[in-house]
Amino acid sequence: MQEAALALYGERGYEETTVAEIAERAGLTKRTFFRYFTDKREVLFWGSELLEQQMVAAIETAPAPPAGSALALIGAALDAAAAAFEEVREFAAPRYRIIASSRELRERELIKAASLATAMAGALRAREIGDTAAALAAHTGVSVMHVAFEHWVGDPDQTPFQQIARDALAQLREMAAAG
Amino acid sequence: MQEAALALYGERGYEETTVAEIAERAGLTKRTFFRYFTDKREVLFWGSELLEQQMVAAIETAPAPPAGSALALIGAALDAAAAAFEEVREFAAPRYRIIASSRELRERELIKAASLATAMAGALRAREIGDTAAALAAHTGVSVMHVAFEHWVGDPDQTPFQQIARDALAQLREMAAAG
DNA sequence: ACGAGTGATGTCACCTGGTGCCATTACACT
DNA sequence: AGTGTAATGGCACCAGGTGACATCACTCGT
Repeated sequence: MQEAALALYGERGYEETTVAEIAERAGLTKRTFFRYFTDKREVLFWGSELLEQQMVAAIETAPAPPAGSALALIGAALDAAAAAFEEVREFAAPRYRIIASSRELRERELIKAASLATAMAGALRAREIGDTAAALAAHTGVSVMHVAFEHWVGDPDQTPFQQIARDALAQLREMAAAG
Repeated sequence: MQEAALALYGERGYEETTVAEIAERAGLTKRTFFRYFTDKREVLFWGSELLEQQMVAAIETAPAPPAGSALALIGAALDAAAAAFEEVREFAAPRYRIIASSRELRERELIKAASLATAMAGALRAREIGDTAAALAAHTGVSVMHVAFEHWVGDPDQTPFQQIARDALAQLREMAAAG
């Protein structure tokens, strides 16, 4: 079903594709589609809970950083994301293009990102980071991930995600330290 | 029409309110509603372009900061946001509760925030900030704004938004400087 | 004062996403 | 064979959203 959706969204565009068509392509029915996915959008976001879990786990298990250094933990989470992204590199670009092409899909992606930030903030609090700092660090981590992701999918040199993300995080630290 | 929508969303909940009901309350028709607003959601986000313009303008007109200090410009944008928020303080909380209560509405809010980040990044680039730094700083500014906003609407002491936002931004700088 | 143009609104038909309800099928277990 | 259960299909229905056309009011030039 996911394959059918990805193919059709790619061929004819997201809005022009109907749920009935996806289901038919998969040999099933509209009604069945909605038993698996709550939404026409959700079919593109299947792995997102897994990514969230991995990044949270990375924060939970990272070696204890110097006190107050929330961003070191964020770095660990970004490394986990890097590992996950590299495994699906070939699907990342087409999926990204589809999502970028539709407002509805971008909205859904953003709420997934917000959910990720909330989950990471919780993990940070569990590691003795204060509420505000945890929220800020988590949102910052998500921002870095997005900026890095956009570089990564468009990069002809295929630079590893981990490197791009680390550079971006370092650049943010520099910027915060300056002025 | 906006008043009718806000009232009905507040009384019966967003999902339980129908566009036809809103229109009827305003003495108009469903069809007319959709001539003013592209969406059932959009009716709650009317001032958002204005806020975006004000924050962008603040970045454009802020005094030149020390080289590379993108976050100083973000601070100016947050001050502009503070002025705008204080003017609508009384509507902020109920509107916030409605948005928080519905996934659809949170999605819409997030994409408005993303649009704001994109616009601010453009303004930063126009002030000689590099691409990556501009994107990071803009996203960071939006994150700070959100974190500060949540404190602000729930704060019984009615601390000014400007102060909360400045504190949050300072805390972020500390965090980035540490570890 | 009259008719033409223009903008806002209403009416209607229609499509699609999404859901509740019940029937059907297939399969496992006894 | 019989019974329970999970997956699917079928159908009716609601609401968001859109296109096409009709109305109505109001302005303006003559």
